[in-house]
Formats: sequence, C-alpha cells, structure tokens
Amino acid sequence: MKKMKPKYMQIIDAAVIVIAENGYHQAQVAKIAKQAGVADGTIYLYFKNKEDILISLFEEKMGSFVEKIDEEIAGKKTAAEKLLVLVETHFQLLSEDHHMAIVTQLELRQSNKELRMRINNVLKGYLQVIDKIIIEGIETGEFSETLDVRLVRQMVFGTIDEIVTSWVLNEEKFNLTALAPKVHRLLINGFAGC
Amino acid sequence: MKKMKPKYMQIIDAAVIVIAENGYHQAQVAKIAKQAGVADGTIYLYFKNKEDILISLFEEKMGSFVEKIDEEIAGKKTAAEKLLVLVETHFQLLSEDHHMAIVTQLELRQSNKELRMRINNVLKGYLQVIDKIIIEGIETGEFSETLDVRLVRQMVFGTIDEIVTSWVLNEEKFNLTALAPKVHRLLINGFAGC
Amino acid sequence: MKKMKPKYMQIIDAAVIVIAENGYHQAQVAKIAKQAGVADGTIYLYFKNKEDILISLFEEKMGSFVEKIDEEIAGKKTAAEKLLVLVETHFQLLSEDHHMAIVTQLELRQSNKELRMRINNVLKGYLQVIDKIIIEGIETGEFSETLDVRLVRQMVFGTIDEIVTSWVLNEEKFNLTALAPKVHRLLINGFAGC
Amino acid sequence: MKKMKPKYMQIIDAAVIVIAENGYHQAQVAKIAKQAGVADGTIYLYFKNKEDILISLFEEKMGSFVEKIDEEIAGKKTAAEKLLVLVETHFQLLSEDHHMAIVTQLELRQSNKELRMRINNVLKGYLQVIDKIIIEGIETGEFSETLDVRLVRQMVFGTIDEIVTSWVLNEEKFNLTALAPKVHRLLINGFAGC
DNA sequence: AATGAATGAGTATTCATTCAT
DNA sequence: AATGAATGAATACTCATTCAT
Repeated sequence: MKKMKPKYMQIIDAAVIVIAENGYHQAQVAKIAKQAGVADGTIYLYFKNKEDILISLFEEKMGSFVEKIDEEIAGKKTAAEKLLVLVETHFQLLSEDHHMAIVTQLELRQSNKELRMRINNVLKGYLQVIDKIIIEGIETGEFSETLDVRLVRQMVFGTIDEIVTSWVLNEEKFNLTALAPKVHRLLINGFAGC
Repeated sequence: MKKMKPKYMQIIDAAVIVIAENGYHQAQVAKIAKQAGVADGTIYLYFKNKEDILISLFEEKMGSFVEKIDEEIAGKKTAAEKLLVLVETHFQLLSEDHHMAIVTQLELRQSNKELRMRINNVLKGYLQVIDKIIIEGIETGEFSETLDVRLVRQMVFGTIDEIVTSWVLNEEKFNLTALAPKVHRLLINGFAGC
Repeated sequence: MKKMKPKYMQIIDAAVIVIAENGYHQAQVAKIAKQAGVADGTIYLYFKNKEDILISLFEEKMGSFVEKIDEEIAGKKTAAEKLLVLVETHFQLLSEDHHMAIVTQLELRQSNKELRMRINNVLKGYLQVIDKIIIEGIETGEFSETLDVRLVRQMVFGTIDEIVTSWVLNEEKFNLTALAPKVHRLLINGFAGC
Repeated sequence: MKKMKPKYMQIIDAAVIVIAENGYHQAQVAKIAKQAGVADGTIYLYFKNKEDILISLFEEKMGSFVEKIDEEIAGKKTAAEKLLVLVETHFQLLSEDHHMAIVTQLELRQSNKELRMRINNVLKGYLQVIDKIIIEGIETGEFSETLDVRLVRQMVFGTIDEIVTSWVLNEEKFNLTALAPKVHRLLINGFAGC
C-alpha cells in the first residue's frame, strides 16, 4: 500500500507547506519536490499527477479531521452537545494548523471545477457526521421534527465555513475557538434566541 | 463615462457567458472578444487588462444585485420580513440568471487571492445590507438583543451561499426560490423551531 | 508641396522629442501624434507610414545640418582649416541640440537594417562634404597624394561619430566642442604628431 | 559551470546564425531553439531570458575575439607593429566569420538602450587592449607624448568600426584584411603622411 | 526505486494602420 | 482636412510530465 511508504506523506506535507506559503497558483510540482527533498520525477512514483497530490492531500487531512471530531463527539450525550463539540473541534483543529487553514479555506478553492467536485466528494464524510447529529437530535426530540436535514446541514456547514474563512482572511487576529458557544447558540436558537 | 459606451457592457456580458460555459481558466480574452463581437484589441480600449474585466463584471452585476434587493426590501415593515425578502430575492435573481450563478458560485472563486480580495471588497456592499436588517431587528426587539451582528451576518451569508452553491453543483435540479421560507425560518428560529 | 504645410514639421519635431525622451522602441505613433497636437490618423495624411516619419526626420535635420556646415566651411581657405571647421561645427550643432544628439547617436540606430540603409543614403550628402575637403587637400598638396579618399572619409566620420556617441553615453558631461582642435590635429598628424 | 554544457554554446551559435539570417527583430526564441535542435523550453534551462542569450553571445564571442588578438599581439615588439596586428586581426576575424560580422556590426545595434549599454560594458575589454598599445607607444617614444589616450582610442575604434560596417553594408565585396596596412598608416601618420 | 534534463503546448497584450464620419 | 475608435497579427516564457540512466 503506497500510503505506507514514508515519501507519500512526506510529499503531501510538503504540498501543504508550499501551497500555504506560495499560494495555489505558485505551488509548482518542482517546488513541492524540493520542499519534500525528492526529485521532481519521484513525485510521479507516488501520485498520478498534480491533481492527485491535491486530492490525496485533502483525503488524508480530511480523514484525520473527521476521525478526531468523531472521537470528541463519541462521549457526548445530547445532539446539541455533540453539535457544540463539532463546532469547537472544527475551530480548534484549524486554529492549531495555520497552514491547513490557509490551504483549505483559501488556496484549494482556486482549483478548477472538476477538482473542487472531487474535493466535495471527500467532504461528504464530514457532512455525514453533521447529518447524523441532526437526525439524532430530531429523533430524540431535541430538535424540531420538521427540520429539513439537508438545509440544516448546509446552514451548519455554511456558517462554520464562512466564519473560518473570514478568520483566515483577517489573518487569524481573533480567537476562533472562543466563538464556538456563540455560534452554537445561534444555530440552535436562531435570531430569536428564544 | 465608460459605462455609457455600449461595448463596455457588451464585453462584460460576453465574459459572463464565456466563463460560465468554458470555465474560468478556459476563458481566454480572445474567446471573450469573439463572443462580444469585437476584436481582441478592442477589449483593451475598455479594460486595463483581463483582471479588470472580471472585477468590473463583478462590480456591475453585484451593484445591480444589491440595488434590486434594496428595492424589494424597501416596502417591508419588519426586519424578519426584510430578511425573508432578501433570501427570496437572492435565490430568485440567481435562479433567473443561470450564467451568473455559475460564474459567482463556482468560476470566480478560482481567481487568485488578490483578485478574490478585491471581489470581497465589492461584496461588502451586500454584507452591509444584511447588517442593516440585523441591527434594525435588534433595535425593534424582533431579534435577541444579545446577537453578535458579525456572527449573525456570517451565518446568514454562509448559509445562503452554501445552499446556492450546492444548488448549482446539483445542476439546479430543484426549485431554489421555493426554499426561501424554510431557510428563513431556520435562520430565525434555529434548530429548536420554538 | 507637403513640406510647406505647418503640420509636417510639427510632426517631425514632435517625433524628435518623443524619441529622445522615450527611446526608439517607446516612440509609438499615438505618442508622436499627441505631442504634435494632432489625431493619430492625421499623421498618415503627411507620412506614408511610421518609417517615413523617421526617414523624413533624418532628411530634414541632416539637410539643415549639411547646409550649416557648408556655410561655415565656405569662407575657409585651406582644406585643413575646412576640416577643423567641419569637426567644430559638427560638435557644436549636436551640443546645441540635446534631443537630436540622442536621437541620431543612440535611438535611430535601433531601427531595422532596411531603415538604416535608407538613413545611410541620406548620410551620403554629409560624407560628400568630407570627401570634397579631402580631395581639395590632396589637390592643393596639403594632404598626402597617396591618400585613399574613401578610407580617409571613414576615418574622419568614424572618429567623429565615435566621440559624439561616447559623449552622449557619458550624459554629455564634458565640453564636446572644445575637443575639436585636438581631434583635428589627431586626424591630420596621426599618432606620430610629426 | 554552465559553459561546459554542450547545449550552452549550441544555443549561442544557433542565435548567431538566426540573427544573421533573419535580422534581430525576426530572431524569435522558437527559431533559435529550432536552429539549435532543442525545445523552446530548453533555452530557459541555460539562459534567464532572451536578452540573456544576446548578452552571453556577445560575451562569449567578444571574449575569444580579445583572446585571439592578445595572442597575435604578444610576439610583436613595437607599439606600431602591435597596432597593425590588431587592425589586421580584427579585420581577419570578422572576414572569417560572415555571420558574426553581420550580427555585431548591424543586428546587435538594434537592441534597446539597456542591452546596448551592457554590450558596451563587454566591449571595454577590447578598448583596454587598444589603450594598452597606445600607452606603450607613448612610453617608448614611438607616439607623441601629448596624445590624449581616450581620444586616440576613439579614433582607432571609430575608424575600424566604420570601415567594417561599411564593408558589411557593401556585402563584403572587397578584401577587408588587405586594407589593414593602409588603415594603419593613416592612423599613425594622419592625412599628412609625413 | 530514484533522478533531473528535456520537452512543447498554450495566451495576454501592444500598436501601426484604416476608414466611417 | 481631420478625427479617433476599431482592428488583429504576432511572441516570450512557464511548468506538468516523461524517460533514459
């Protein structure tokens, strides 16, 4: 399995650094190879092409992202609590990884439509985690039983994503994680705050 | 004033079509010129460079977008009503303009960071419209007085944007405008639906 | 006769200024037109094309250059004296016209081979003045009767031209005209200075 | 050291041929690459940009030019003899290399001012060879002790250059090398031929 | 497995010239 | 005579990918 070979992750980590520091359009394969300490051609022993590096990067990172969130959620009882932990952990993980925050929120979005659709596919694993929480909340009666799960998921993800992007664009000047409870309350209660 | 010259809008409209149909990275100046029915060089009588076409495109379209939403909102009394109209009109306008929907939700996001920051600047006008509604709602007591305006705005915009993008990615298979009331209810009342 | 029309010289004078101040390759027709205070299209009522402006420029300026030198030489008796006056006047006229010095020594040499051959043709009038002095000197016995007129003319012109070019490249920091007697002595007596 | 790689000189030699045969402004990079038998992109592995090819071309060729002249001069005793050999070798080397003659006398002068000043810099090595001869001649008493070295050098170079250019413009119809003794005598003795 | 030299397709922009008014 | 908006041909350079070693 190629993922076991040390150079596989070495190249992916190099890609994150190069993209974060140079921007998507300045992240040439040669630069990634240099950062990874391998020859240009070596890249192609581990990845089909440049796009494959980016997809794999997203898959690997998003995979462990979802794993960590799953772990954190596991112990929580109510759906509301789980949602809070999801928002908190999402904010926390990106706060801790400056490079990944830039790459996911800004740089990877410059990829072409096709690549973005494949990235969206990877994202589905995360969206399912959100869906599960919503469905659980509806079933336990915590959330309104009339909720449209897809719409709610889009509200949750859209809100979180917009806030994180804004935080990155503002050069991460404020404490993102601290916002989690307020965001959670907004999502649960809406404007009314009933 | 350059905007009065017919070829100015002619080129911008051509750019929208070419970008929507070919994708951002396949939207060569020559293609835009051909679509607009002018010579390549004529483009440069009206725009400084290619980037200037894209900025101008966004300014012109976003300008009339905000204008139309402002008009629709004008007659409404409550902040909640205004918010509904905003969501409705936002959905409506993009539903009516297939090409612009693709361009704003998918293609223009592939532009480089600098261009995107300039686009964000144009977007501010729209965000201020949202802010005004929120502030009005707080002042009239419709909305909770503890709301963090920025966060709320990010929830509103992030939610709308995510829904529209998802609609475009799904090839506009469902009726977007019809979702407005449900989205509005979600934003106002949250999951609880009190 | 087109040369009588005021705009003809107006455009030529504008070309000298534009070329001197912007360089040959930055001297666009539009810039010359603007400097001359006419529309771009008007240029083509007086000149066949851009090259024709440059040829005409050189013809007009070189014409009056030769005329003035002829006048100065007229009164002199010996060939040696005439040669001194020629060098002196050549230096003097270019010292007085900063723009023309730059245009003739640096900028016009960047034109293509064909244009340069046509310019060389115009130059022949000047070279004949030199030839006449040499021939007269040989006939009066002032100069060696074994002189190869063409070679001597090339030495005279090559020397003068190299000195003027060097003076322009040095940003005209020294008094060019003051060099004339030394240059004259060198040409007449060579290194030996017998 | 890049100069050791065979393709470096291969490209430079191709550039000389392409420029000589097509003219400076028709010497596209693609043409040079084709003539050199390499891909367009390969050019940029050896040269920073097109201008760098031209500078390097001049440096390499002028370097060996000066070397050869230095070698020829080495065995000669008097300054006058050395001057003769310099003129002779200068004429000889350009007679032997039709392409370089065209390139140095006609084509390279069409480059822009900045490139020309960098070329002038390379030329300084040659001018110093001339200077050394003049200074030596003054010190040994062969030449007048009142000579202005810079002026004399300009006379020598200006004369040689003008003669060679004229020879190239006349399509090299006469024997250039055979002129050396006459040119030498002219420079040494001037018109008087004492 | 690893290398890195070589490849070659692809594109924004300028500017001399024209011609309808 | 004069205008100036419109034209469209022409070109250096980058970088993902390959393949001989």
